[in-house]
Amino acid sequence: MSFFLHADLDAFYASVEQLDHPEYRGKPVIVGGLPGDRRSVVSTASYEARKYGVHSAMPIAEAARRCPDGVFLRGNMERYREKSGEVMEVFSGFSPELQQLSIDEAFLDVSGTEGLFGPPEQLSKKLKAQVKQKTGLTVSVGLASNKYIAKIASGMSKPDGCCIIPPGGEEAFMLELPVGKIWGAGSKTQEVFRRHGFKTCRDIHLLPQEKLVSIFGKAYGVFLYRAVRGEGAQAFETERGTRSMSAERTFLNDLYDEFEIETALFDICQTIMFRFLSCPWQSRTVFIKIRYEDFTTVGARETLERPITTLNSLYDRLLSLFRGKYQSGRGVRLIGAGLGNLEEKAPEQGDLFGKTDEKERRLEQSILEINNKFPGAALKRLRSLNSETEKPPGARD
DNA sequence: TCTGGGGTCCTAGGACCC
DNA sequence: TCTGGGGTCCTAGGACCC
Repeated sequence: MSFFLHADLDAFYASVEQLDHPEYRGKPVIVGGLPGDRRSVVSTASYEARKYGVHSAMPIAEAARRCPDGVFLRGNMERYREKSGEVMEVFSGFSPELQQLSIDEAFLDVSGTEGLFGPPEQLSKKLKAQVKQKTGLTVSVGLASNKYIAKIASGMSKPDGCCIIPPGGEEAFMLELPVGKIWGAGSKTQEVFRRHGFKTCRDIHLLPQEKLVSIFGKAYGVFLYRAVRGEGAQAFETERGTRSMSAERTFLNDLYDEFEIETALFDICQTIMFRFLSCPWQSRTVFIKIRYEDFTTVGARETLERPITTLNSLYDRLLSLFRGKYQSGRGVRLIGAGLGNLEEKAPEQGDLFGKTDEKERRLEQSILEINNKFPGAALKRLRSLNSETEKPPGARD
C-alpha cells in the first residue's frame, strides 16, 4: 500500500523575510518588487497581505494600490534557495524517496514508515515540528494514497495545517471539491467549466470519458476523468528530468531598436551558456521567444545536426532565428532564448568538435566566469569576437 | 489591474521514409 | 497516374504550475 506526503511551505519567500527581519512579522509582506517598479508582479504575499486581496502574479502596482502600507521587497533568491535546501534536508530525514517539485514543495513516499514515525497524524506532526525547529518555517502537509490527492489536500490545509485522506476516501474527497480546486485546471479551463455549468467535481464525474474527451481533448479529457475519481494523474507520478534551459527578460520600456534588442539577446545568451557549461547535458535544439508590445508572443526553434558547444555558435543560431522571426518596427517587450531537448552529454568525442571549437570554448568559459563575477565587464569583448554581429553605422562602442 | 521568469506537457500539421 | 497508411521527427503555439 503506497502512501504519499506532500509538503508545501507557507508563503515561502515572505516567510523567509519575516524570519530574517523580525520587524516585518505581523505585517503584510509582498515579495516581487517595490511599489514604483513597472512591469513587476507579486511572487509571494504573506497571509497578512492576502487579507488585502493581494496574491501571486498580481502586478505590483495593483498590490500597492490595495495594500499601500505593505512591506514591499524585491526578494533575494540566493537566500531562498539556501532556506529551501535546509528544509529539503529535513524532509529527507523522513523518506529517502524525496521528489522536489519546486523551491518550496516536495513529495515524500512515506509508504511503510509507520514503524518509524507512527501513523499519518504523528508523522505529519513530527515533520512539521522538525521543520519549524530547524528552519523556523511552517509547512502545510497533505497525506494520501497518491500524489495528486496529497497535493490537493496540502493546499486545503494551508496555512500550517495537515489534511489526511484515508485510503478508500479519495473519490468521496474529490466529489465535493469545487472545480476551482482541481490542480491542473487553470483560468482557461475554469472558463470552460463555467460555460458548461460545472461547479463541483461531481458535475464532471457525471460525464462519460468520451464526452470529456470530446470537450477537452484526448489527454486532458482522460486526465479529468481520472482526477475526479481520485485516481492519481500519470504526469505527477513519474519524475521527469530537465528538458530545457532558458532565460528571458522583460524590458522596462518596449524596445524598437534592433541593435538594442540583439544586445539583450546576447546578454541572455551569456546567462544561458554560463549555466549550461556547468551542467551534465548537451543540446541540439535552440529557441527564441519574442513578446511584442501588445503581449502577442511568438517563438522560433531549430534543431541542429550537432550539439551546441560554444557561446559563439549559440548566439549565431539565436540571432538568425531572431532575424527570421522579428517583424521590424514592432515594439518588443520581452526577449527570451533557450536550449531544448536536453540529453545526457555524450562521452568526450574529441574529434566531433574541431580544435578551434575547443580553444574557443575554453576562452569563452573563462570570459563567462569573469563576466559572472563582474557583470558587464567582458560583454563588449565577447560581442566583438562574434563575426556575425555587425554594429550599425554610428553605433558607439 | 496591464500582465515576471523558469519550467512542463499537449496538439496539430508538415516533412520524410518505407 | 494523382495517391494508402504507419512511424518518426520537427515546429509553433497554448495551457498550466510555482
